[in-house]
Amino acid sequence: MPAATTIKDVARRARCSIASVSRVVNDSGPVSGPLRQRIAAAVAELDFSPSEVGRSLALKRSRTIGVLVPSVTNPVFADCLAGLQDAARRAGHAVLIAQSNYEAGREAEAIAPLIAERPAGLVLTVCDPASSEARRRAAAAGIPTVLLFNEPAPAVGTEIDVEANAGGGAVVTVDNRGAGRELAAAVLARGHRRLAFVAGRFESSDRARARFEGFRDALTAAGLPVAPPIEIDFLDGADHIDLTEVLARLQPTAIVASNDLLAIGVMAALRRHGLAVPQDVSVAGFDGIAIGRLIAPSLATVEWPARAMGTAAAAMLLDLVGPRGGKPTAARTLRLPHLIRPGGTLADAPVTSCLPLETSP
Amino acid sequence: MPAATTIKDVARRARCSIASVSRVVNDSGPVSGPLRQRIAAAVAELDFSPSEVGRSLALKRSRTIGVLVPSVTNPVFADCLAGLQDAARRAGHAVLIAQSNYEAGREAEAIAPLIAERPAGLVLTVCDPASSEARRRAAAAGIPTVLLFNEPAPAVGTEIDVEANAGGGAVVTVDNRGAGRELAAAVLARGHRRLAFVAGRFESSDRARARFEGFRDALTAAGLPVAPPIEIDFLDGADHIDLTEVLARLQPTAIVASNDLLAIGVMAALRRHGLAVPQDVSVAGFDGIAIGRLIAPSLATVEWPARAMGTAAAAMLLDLVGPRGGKPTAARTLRLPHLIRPGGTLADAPVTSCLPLETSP
DNA sequence: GACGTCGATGTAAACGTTTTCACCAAGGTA
DNA sequence: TACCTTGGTGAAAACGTTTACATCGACGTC
Repeated sequence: MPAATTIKDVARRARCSIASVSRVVNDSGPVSGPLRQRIAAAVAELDFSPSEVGRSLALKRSRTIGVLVPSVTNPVFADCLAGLQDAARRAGHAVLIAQSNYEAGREAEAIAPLIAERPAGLVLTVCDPASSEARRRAAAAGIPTVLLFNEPAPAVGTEIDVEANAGGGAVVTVDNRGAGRELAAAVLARGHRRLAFVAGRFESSDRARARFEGFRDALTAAGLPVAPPIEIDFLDGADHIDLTEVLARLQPTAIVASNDLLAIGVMAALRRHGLAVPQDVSVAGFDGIAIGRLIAPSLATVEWPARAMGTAAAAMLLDLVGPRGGKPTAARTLRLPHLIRPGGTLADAPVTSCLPLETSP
Repeated sequence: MPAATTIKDVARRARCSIASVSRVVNDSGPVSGPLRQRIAAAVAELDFSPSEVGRSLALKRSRTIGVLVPSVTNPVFADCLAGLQDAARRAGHAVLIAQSNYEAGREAEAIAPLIAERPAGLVLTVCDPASSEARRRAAAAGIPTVLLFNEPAPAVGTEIDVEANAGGGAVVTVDNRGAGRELAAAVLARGHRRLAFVAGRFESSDRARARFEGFRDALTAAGLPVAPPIEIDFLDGADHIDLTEVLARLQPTAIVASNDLLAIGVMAALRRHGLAVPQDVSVAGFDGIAIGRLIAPSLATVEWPARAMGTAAAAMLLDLVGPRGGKPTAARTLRLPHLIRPGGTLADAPVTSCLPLETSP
């Protein structure tokens, strides 16, 4: 293999010291016209591009951002990642990825390789920010961290961590609980009175929990009983959701799922029971993934700007890191707005199925 | 920030040289029992984990794999990426990502940050392997490369590149053209005679081109005319596909799309025209994305093991790199099998709509 | 004419590892 | 006894950068 050309090769070719080459490449410090030209020519001829690893070592900081998501196969995280990667690239940073597979126990080992690369910062979506070992490790290593989609939580650990986690608890997220309330309210507004909630496992997602809490708020406010949520494996659970029991017991006229992927899985499950969406049962989800728009009936959901959230997370992290170690300028908590997206899966409650239920006086 | 602990800190604490620490950490070279214990203790107490950037510099090779895909928002690439990341992690490697947004012109700049990190190798899905500037750059930098999903193509460039691109043209892919043939044959078998093909732009995807060629093969073999394909922007084109013209001109009873995302977009477009799938028009795609199973009607498609392809690409790359620079042992071209997945979107051709067509004698 | 300033350049240290080499002691063989 | 091995250890070089510092000449000012 033709060993990559180094700054020394360029210096030799331009008949100067490596310091001058560095000055030209980074445009730091003064270099005379003629020498600058010779160096530029040498760089071009040798196709020199400086080694980030050498640079990282010298600078004690790399131009790399580490990202941990539950899984890149959930479109909402893929969107985030796409936005984040794009923003990072524009800022001259590379992106390292890791996945926890929605298991809190795997988070720490998942980000170990990221931390070993001494990244400029980390963007994490963890199962539970309050107890996240991964978050603690990042703080202990002194790596600035932005939480994505998680609920804001107090800075981890003790004194050293507070200092380490510059900006203590930076986060780009949405109002999960509020969205849950609004979505449930929208469902209630259509006359539904028996609602079920299908969620990814709460221990895997504070988002799912917060959305359910919002859902519960709305039902409680309407004076309705709240059935316990049905918890499903996030990773492949959507493929074969079993609604037999809840359909028999609760006979819901509407089912809210904690994300769109699960909502689509719920629709498939209902179909297996011979139930039509939305004629027999309405369905709604969270995330606003693109596919939800294209399917029939289109998916009623809560839409948030996933891609922009990735972009924002990158921006916040880079601000946190600071161009010159300066103090961060922007806010440390960003809650992006959401929007109830109406869809064909949400319709008025069927009149008939209200009958067998005990009616309120 | 508490500066990360280094090998020197450990050495000081264990009262020995950094060489011995390195020997213990990497289990290279002999260390006496007592000293080994002291060092292990110091490592544990200081929570030392070696800096990959220091290591990379010394070794002149990093434990990082760079991946370029058109976009992580296409589930088939997300699946690949998930598998690849998982395999890489198990092998102690980190994964850097880049996206070309399906634009050949962006590939080179997209992988520049990856190359700058001096990765152990690259996994690329490019628009056109034969003319890919990104591939040429990687070869010029002497970085082993595996193509993913692309058609195998001759090694790029001239002599030096052949040497550089160890294993000249390693590739993990599928039989795109064969799959196109088989899928078209399956559609023809249902009695369809007027077929349209909706593709991502050919200049963005040799896969789309190969699949169309297979489609054409089958139609030609059946003595049918082949209409020119309808080319769509990959990135957001699926959201608003315009079929007005092709529906008016060709009046197809079946539409094949070059991937599942587009196929789902085609279904939405047909619906806007008031056409029912599959009663009026059948639809089929390629990739076998998970969502295709859950929607109604379920999507007929060609399924390949996307996740396993990512895993395989990682394995092949690591083999190419070699644990100790040894010669690669495994095959350099891997074509994984595919499977026609029947689905509700593909049904018999409607009898009525055969009438207005000129029938073959 | 002495002195300071400033621009242009080079030298060398530092960053955190791995690894080669040298050294030393202990033990075996001739 | 003289000699080689062999296990254990440390010193130091190397990897590719950045940057603090030193040097030197030219120029301006008093």
